Amino acid sequence: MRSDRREQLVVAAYRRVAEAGFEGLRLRQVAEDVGIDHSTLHHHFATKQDLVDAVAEYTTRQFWTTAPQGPDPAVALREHLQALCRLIEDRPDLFAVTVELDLRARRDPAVAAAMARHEAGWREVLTTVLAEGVAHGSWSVPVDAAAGAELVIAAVKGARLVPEVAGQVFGQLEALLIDGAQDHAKGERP
Amino acid sequence: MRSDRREQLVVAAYRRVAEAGFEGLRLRQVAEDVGIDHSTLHHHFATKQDLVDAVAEYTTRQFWTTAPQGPDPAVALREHLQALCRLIEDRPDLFAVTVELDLRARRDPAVAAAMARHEAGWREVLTTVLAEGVAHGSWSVPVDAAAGAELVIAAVKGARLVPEVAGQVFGQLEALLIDGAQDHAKGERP
Amino acid sequence: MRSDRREQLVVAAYRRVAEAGFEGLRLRQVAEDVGIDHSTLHHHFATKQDLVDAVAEYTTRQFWTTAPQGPDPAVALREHLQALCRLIEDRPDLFAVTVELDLRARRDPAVAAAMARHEAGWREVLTTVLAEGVAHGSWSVPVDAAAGAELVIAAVKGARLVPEVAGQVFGQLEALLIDGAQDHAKGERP
Amino acid sequence: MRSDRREQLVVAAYRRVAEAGFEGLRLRQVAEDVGIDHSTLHHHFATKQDLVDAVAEYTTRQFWTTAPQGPDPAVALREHLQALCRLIEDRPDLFAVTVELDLRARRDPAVAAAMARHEAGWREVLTTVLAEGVAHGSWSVPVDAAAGAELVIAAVKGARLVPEVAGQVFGQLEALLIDGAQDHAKGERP
DNA sequence: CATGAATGAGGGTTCATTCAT
DNA sequence: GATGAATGAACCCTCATTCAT
Repeated sequence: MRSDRREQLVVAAYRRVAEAGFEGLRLRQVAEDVGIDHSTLHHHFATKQDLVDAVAEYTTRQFWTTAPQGPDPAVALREHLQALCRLIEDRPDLFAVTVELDLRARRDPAVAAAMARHEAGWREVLTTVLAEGVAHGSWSVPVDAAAGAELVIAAVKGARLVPEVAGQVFGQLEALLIDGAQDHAKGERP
Repeated sequence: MRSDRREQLVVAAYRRVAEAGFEGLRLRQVAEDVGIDHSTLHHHFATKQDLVDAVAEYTTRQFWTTAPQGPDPAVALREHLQALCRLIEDRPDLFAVTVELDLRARRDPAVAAAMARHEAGWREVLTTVLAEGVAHGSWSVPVDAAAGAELVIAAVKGARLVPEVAGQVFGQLEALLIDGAQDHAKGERP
Repeated sequence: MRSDRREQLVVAAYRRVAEAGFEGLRLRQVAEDVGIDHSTLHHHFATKQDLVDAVAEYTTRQFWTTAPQGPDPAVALREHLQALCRLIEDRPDLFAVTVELDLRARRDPAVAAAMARHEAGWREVLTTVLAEGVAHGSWSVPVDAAAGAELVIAAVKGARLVPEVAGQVFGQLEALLIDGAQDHAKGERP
Repeated sequence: MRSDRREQLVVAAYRRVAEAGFEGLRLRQVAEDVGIDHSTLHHHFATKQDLVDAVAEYTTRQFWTTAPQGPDPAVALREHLQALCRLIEDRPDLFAVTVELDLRARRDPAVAAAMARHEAGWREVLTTVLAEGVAHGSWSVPVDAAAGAELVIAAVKGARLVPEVAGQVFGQLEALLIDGAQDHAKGERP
């Protein structure tokens, strides 16, 4: 399986990025992690950029499971947010690499494209759910589907930098969007 | 003006980081931007780390103007968010560097300390305003001061990655937190 | 011959040390002497220290031929001293490098270990021969085997600094140790 | 006293050489040790070489106390050797620097001249004493004044590399030269 | 005398990449 | 496909020295 080696290399690179960032990504180490000579790596990935692109693709592919679904928009959104929150807490590496990818995307068109593709799907899903909620009157406050989607995306991107506060962030977001009307008394005393 | 050169170097480094990130920060270029030999740079900053630290300090210092104030928490928060939004749109470089600093902070204790110091002040201000709003019943929905502060911080950190959507993100955030009760029809603030 | 390059590099480094000392050892020059790029040198020796260690090993290895032997301790010692004397005169480079190594050993544990290993063998051989001579009554004067070995070692280390006087030094040493009884008139061995 | 500063600088440099060798001699550190700016050092010593020369001169000057004297050559030589031995043990720094100077003298004509001057005086004194001993029949074994002087010098130069064995070396040297005839039974059993 | 800014040559080391085997 | 030798550009940093103040 020659494509097996490629996969191994991508995973090894992914792990190195999770630990040391793209700034700390060294082809020699990746090759060593897999157990091959660093020259051999170039048989699978002609250039470092190719490997980075593969890492971007590999990373975004792992998010294809968290699409919100279900008849009730409020429930669907809540479950989506909670799934994201769990993912942030369970797989910090995944979000660590995503942060790195977002940063690299600024100067790397190929990565930018991969991230844009990934984000477009997510954005569409979010917009749809929010729009459905607007139609059903599911939200406790005025919501613009597009702006709401951007807010959720921004909150996720910000929260992943500090996984420890992800729970608070998502909890507050849910409270604002969904729980607002039903339960406005829960506000704490500082 | 003996510390003039230091300042020049910090600003030059700041600009390079804004353009190419810390990964692309080259002392030779910084020195050249200022018009001195690259070895002279070491006369002002013994090590690259020292320059990076100075950039972190210089960058965070520029935020010391956006503290929300005023008797009405809702007004104060709104103005704070709008000021941030304007800052993101007017000075994308500032937030570009902040993103880089947040990333670098992961492996650079000195930068981490500088960012933590900076963020602690901001978090405290936000928490105070939100708590006052809770006490005055300013918010249209249930708000936990601490969690709300984290949400705002996360949203800002996410929004700064894509300055173009900052308006939407902040508009929706305001709508959720402040305008909710008064105006449940259309909550977008362009 | 894959280790051929390593050997070439060590020899080139050895020559540079003989000429300019470790203080004047430049990796770029060594690489150039061999005809390769200076970065290629790091393919064979990861660090300068590794090359220096190899030089120490290479240098001390060249002494493995001068062990005194023979049934008569006096003859054996005389031949050993004369062999050393010839070596000093014929191969001043070898002793020049040894001087450098002794100096470097003061602050370089790896070189210190290599030199200690080398010297231990030499010291043992000398002590043995001198002790045998004591047992056989070969010496014309009172000799302590251990102290005598140290004296010979010290004299060699001192003489190698000025190869021109090595003949005088070794001649006088032989005269004192061996010829004393037989010939008390004129003890010079040119 | 402006020549006071010069002296301070020379002493500081001497100490640095004793610790780190000429290879580790840094003008900045020397200046810092004295408490002046490193640029100011150049007002006292135009170039590093000038400072090195001064260190050579300062170092050799400290040996002007150990000239052997007295009517009896055997006593005079013994006292001279014992004084040297004590000096090696009491002031290892002095001999550490001398080793460095001898090494540097190989490529530094100025230092070479200073050392030659110093050594010439010492050699003359030794030769005289040994020649007197020959005339008086003081030595237990055949001695050539010139060669004997070279042997003593070589032994001292070798012994100073390892101050711990200086006692053994000088003891054996005395035994060979002076005590030989009187006491040949003292030979130990190994 | 003293300082600080500036210089420039050079130091060892890193790393993605290429090529012959 | 795999290897090891080789490359070259670039990196941060050091240090003696000079010069204006």
